[in-house]
Amino acid sequence: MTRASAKAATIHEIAKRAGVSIASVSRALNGKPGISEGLREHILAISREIDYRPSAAARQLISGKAAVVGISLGRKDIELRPYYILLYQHLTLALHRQGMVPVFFAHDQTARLPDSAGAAILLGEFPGDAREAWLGERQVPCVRVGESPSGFSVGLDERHGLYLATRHLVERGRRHIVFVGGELASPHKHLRLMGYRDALHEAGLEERLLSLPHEVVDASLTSYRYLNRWLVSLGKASTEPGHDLAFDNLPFDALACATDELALGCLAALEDHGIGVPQQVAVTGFDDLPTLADQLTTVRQDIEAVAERAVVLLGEALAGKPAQHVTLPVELMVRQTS
Amino acid sequence: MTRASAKAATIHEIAKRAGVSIASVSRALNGKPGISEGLREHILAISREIDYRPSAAARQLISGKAAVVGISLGRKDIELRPYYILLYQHLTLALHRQGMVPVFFAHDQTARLPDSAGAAILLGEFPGDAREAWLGERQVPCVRVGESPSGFSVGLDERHGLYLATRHLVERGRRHIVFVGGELASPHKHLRLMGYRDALHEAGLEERLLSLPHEVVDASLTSYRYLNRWLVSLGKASTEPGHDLAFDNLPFDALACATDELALGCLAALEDHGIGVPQQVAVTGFDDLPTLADQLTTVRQDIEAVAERAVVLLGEALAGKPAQHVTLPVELMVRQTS
DNA sequence: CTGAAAGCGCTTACAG
DNA sequence: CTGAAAGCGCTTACAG
Repeated sequence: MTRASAKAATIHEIAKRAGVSIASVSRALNGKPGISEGLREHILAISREIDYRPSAAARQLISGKAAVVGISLGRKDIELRPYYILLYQHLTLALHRQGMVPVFFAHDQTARLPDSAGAAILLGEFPGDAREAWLGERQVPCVRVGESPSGFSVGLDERHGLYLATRHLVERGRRHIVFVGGELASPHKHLRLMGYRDALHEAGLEERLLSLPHEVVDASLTSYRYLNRWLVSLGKASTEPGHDLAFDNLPFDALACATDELALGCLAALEDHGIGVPQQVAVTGFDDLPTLADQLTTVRQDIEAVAERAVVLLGEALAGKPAQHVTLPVELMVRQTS
Repeated sequence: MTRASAKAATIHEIAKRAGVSIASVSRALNGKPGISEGLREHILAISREIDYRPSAAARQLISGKAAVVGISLGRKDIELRPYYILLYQHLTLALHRQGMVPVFFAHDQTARLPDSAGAAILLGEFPGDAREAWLGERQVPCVRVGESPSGFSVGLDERHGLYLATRHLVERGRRHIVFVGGELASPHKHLRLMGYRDALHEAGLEERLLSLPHEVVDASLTSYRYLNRWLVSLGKASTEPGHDLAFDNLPFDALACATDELALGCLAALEDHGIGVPQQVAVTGFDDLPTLADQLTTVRQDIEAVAERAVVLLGEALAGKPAQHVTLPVELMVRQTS
């Protein structure tokens, strides 16, 4: 990439450099027939050289419709989460940089998508999710954010992420590490569970799950309630009547949570029971949500990179290139809760 | 609005109908000088009649840059809420219909906004919010969603909304109605509190507040914890030892919550204490969040209409018209919690 | 295979 | 105040 020139290079610039007409340049750039391979190669090389970017506006003007990308959301209860807000923001930005216009679609409006959008980014998979197949039938190029058995997709190394978090807890001397997660049926959550298991088995420790219900109004509230309930029952079972909380000998010393939101709920419950973090119990999350997770030891995913890659892949899908899956790395952020 | 025609009307269509040149149409549409008021009115009328929508592509092609609208967010802890996700979606849609491109900005990146965006929509006001003044100085037209002392803005009848909810509780025979709200410093939350007071005073009842802290990771979790704490203390104060919950004689019979999320937390706390809703305690919310508030008696705000109006106002701001504030009505939705 | 030209919808100097 | 014309960057018949 050369320096950002004052004026973006146009098709004319390429034509001039190649000594051909703009028609040929257009044909070469768009993979249209009716041009010799040699010339095409030459033109493509020049366009790469000067970092040519087509004008979305001009293309729209001709085609009569904007390069609208439908962002198809997941189920309502899932999509209303902080993580998605961040993803929206970055997708919007990344699409705009490519001259594309983002428009949101609820997942159950997928049928209306092909009318107004020429491509789609699929978010929030769920059991029985038929959007990808449906769009595929209608030849709408699309990219999925998350794991996908086929087609274009960009995902995270979820399994490795929870492995890192759990191994970190082991390294800190924790021996009774509980996995806190809901929706274990959900594919990527399941991957996180597997990462937890990887680390536990490696250390020869036994697994223990705090499994949360599937339908959830609020992840933090849910994890709070479940952990609280557990702690209350532990207190009741204690031998000291009156002083209902005997947490000197907790059956766990760490909570590896599937998301930051779950971790936040757990932290609140521990706090309300006067349990020291990380002294008595260490807590880890996943996502690294800004502001909310500032204190939390967690697995950072680069949401901006996810959005960026999704848009790049969408470009390839539109160009008819073969499908591919990209897995982005994650990073352990050690902070104050472990 | 006429039926969606196969081909969108262009400036030529208007010119033909008005019997003028496209140049005059363009001038009229863009509020440019050099055209008689009579002609301008006439052209504007026709354009309204045929529901003319300018081609963003054509405009971009000329200006060299897209009609980017910066959507400036509020503070992180506020913006990561379901309400904002819904607002984003509708704003994106509404902007797209007008050929504008949405791009998100964190509130602390407002300084970077004028470089890439020609207008802005401001979300999530907060104490010391200087964005509006800052953009005003730099002549960036903007519209605020929420109350605003000056400039363009679109808000809700918040005060009337909570008045409606509270009056409804009174009509249902409730006499000890608690207002549950956080951030009472926030302008629009304060309006909701005032609506609550209006209804209570009208009924000659005494007010009682459950005031939540300002900095909140999660609204539902926070209201849950505070209500739970209160209920536990009530139980402890009871005369029946062992059976620590004596809720036959609660000091309140209704909770008027400032948001749906707060209401959801309260419902969870009541449920965990075995308190019947609405038999023993009625609960109301505000916002009518999809899915989350399906069972809740709440005050519905039309988020789509808010987005729509914001975009219309932005158009007027761009056209240099005088600032105005629009207040949208709200509606009481009586459901199962009251 | 290659090029000259028209045209997508709009704005804006430039003439009247 | 009003209009004819050029041009934004690109695609696509239409001729060679």
